Amino acid sequence: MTLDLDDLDRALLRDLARDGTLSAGELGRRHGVSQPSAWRRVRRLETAGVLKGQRVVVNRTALGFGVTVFLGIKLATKGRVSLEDFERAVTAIPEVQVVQHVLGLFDYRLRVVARDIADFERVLRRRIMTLPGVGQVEANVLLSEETRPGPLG
Amino acid sequence: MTLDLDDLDRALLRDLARDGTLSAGELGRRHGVSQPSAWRRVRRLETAGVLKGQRVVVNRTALGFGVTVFLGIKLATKGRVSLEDFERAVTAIPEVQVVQHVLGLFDYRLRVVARDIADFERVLRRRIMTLPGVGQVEANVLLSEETRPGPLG
DNA sequence: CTTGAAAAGAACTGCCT
DNA sequence: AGGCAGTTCTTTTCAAG
Repeated sequence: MTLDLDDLDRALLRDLARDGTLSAGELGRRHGVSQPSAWRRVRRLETAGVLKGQRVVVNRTALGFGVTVFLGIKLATKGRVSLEDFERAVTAIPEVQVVQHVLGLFDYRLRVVARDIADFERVLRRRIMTLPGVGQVEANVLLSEETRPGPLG
Repeated sequence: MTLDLDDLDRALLRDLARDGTLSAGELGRRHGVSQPSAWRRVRRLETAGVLKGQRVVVNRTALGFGVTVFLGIKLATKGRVSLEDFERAVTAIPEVQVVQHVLGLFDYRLRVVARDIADFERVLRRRIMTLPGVGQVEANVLLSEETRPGPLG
């Protein structure tokens, strides 16, 4: 269960987290190992389940969705059934990008994108507030965001 | 500024958002267009700034980081200087994966990963609570997470 | 828009140290 | 574990219809 990574594995992960298109040859060149060596390490990370595929980064602003809002939602009624009802309903809203089931002051956290504030109000009133079992709602509007590699072992 | 995408562009974006390794040939096969056609569309999306690179998905649990916590942080003193001080200090914490500057009840939202709850307590006490200007802190522990394609135009 | 082909590069395999 | 040499596959680009 415990896969131990050395410094080179962590360096490869860090590079791939920044740019997933990097080839094994380029990775090897950067860190002074051969292409097959870098390739074998990447494949080992894949088979070990550390690397779970790749995603393209979509610039939502370029698509006209300039507003991102984080919502904390507390359910009014928290039975097992209502959790599933809520999740089914919330995943059907196109503007909801991320659904996080959390523990704490709120039960769910949502990442919602909209064209502008007026559009967000529409989503909030007609989609979010009408969700089954929804109670208290808290909102934070995104101003800027920075993603970092995070700890790698 | 307004780039109009047709249904095919949106379909390609949706596929690539799920798996960034899909080749132009495979994309074309799925949607009934030729490989060069699909390839040109993808490149057009790239040059238009809609596609901003690729990132590998790193399974933190496989690396021994089983705990993810979302923190809402309200600053005690909100001058221009303290925002920059806070951001510089918070981006230096390895366990902080995402830093979001937000508007609302909180000033910042952080995504923090840790090995376990004990490890998270260490990060919270020794790293987060000692950040310059930090005031009220709210925490939500992640139970599960689902990412959806989101609206594409 | 298509097909076909060619050039470049990346992925993968054995074998060797 | 890592490197070298080689094969196979895909991507990428171009020519031409």
